Amino acid sequence: MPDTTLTEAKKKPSRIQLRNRSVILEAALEVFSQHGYRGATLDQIATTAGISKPNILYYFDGKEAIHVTLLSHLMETWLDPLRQMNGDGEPLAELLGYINRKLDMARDLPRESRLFANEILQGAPRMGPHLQADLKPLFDEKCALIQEWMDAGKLAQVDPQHLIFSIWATTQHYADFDAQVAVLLDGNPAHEDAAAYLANLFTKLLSP
Amino acid sequence: MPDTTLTEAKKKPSRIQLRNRSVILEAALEVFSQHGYRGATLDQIATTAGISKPNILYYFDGKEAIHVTLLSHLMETWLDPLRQMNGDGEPLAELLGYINRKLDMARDLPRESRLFANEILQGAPRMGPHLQADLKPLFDEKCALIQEWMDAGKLAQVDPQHLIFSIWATTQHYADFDAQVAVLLDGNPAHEDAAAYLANLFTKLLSP
DNA sequence: TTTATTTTTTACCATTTGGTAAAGCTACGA
DNA sequence: TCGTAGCTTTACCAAATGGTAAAAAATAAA
Repeated sequence: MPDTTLTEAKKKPSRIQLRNRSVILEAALEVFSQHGYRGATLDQIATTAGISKPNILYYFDGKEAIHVTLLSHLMETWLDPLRQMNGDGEPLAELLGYINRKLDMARDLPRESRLFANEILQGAPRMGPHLQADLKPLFDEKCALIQEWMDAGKLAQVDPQHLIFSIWATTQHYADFDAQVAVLLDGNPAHEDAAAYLANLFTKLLSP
Repeated sequence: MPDTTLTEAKKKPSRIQLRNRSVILEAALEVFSQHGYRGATLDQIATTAGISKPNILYYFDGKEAIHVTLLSHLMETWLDPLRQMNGDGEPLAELLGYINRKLDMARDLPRESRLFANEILQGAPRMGPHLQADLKPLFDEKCALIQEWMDAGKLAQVDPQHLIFSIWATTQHYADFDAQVAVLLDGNPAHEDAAAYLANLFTKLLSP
């Protein structure tokens, strides 16, 4: 017999609650992704969100709670491209599709990419459990799938783990190191050329 | 007629000065690379260095000055591997040698890699000029060299700029994202396998 | 040894930061 | 329309942070 007064009574959140929570999270994403956890301040988030600091603390239990919420939400969308890599499809096409989706995410969600990068760079102090619980199983599963493809002769034999690392590294690079890329490419957008380059790179690597 | 009283009289630094400066920079590297610029505190640096905070400010003009000094020093060693890539050698061997040196640096100098990554991630606010002045010319020069090699038929034709990006991304990944790599590889050291994987990856890409 | 110089410590300070208490305001159902 | 629950603001606070002044200690020069 569930008791809604003792268990965390999470009634349905009001319209205002829904709106303000998302406004705060949007602002927090902006600030955290730019300065990292310790470099971000509640005042910055408050100003960016257009909501007073005490009011922000009415909606979230504290700075860390905002950050954790952000990372949890992120984890879902972040792993989607990898989840979509399907065992039923044509192996090389599946992998190239995955690479393209990752590259699109780097272009469309650079703040999310940097938020993630900041957290990992600093040793994943607030995300270690998430990595173990969410990322690791998916990673292992997809490594096994890739290994199957290779054993079936559909792909050249390479280390699946390092293959995935190199896909992550090369795609996220364009979001995380954008400040450097922009200087070196004189501000020209990199996406098209990057997509072509990476398709060629991994096609040559993986063609059986 | 040089006037040592008006120009910044930089006499030869004493033994004590030399030692303490380097102790402070070593501690600062540790702290900055772990928490980023804004996340690091002078107190942390002072404790790590075993030198009182006011004494640290006797040797450096402030927090920012320490950080800038660190980044300047880093820039030199950081670009060495790329500088060593010589136009006289065998093209593929030169590139594979460069990749190996970069991977070795990721293993041997992970703090330096993270310091750099932190700075770029946050938009290179204190390093933009350095990138333009030091990195950009070297980058352009080596891109031109690689293009020559390709035009001479010594390497397969790929975009030299994105080639270098992918080399940076894949090698530095093992330092910058170590927290993630360690979880996914169950703590097993990655270096050997990574070296073999990357040699294969770029050999297949670049063999003419 | 005495003097001049460099190095280190002690005792502060102003600002920033995450966070709270409590009063005031608003919206919404009865 | 009135009361109440939900939302927002005002006015704070304690701790942390970058930084300073000046005295004390150590070192080097005479």
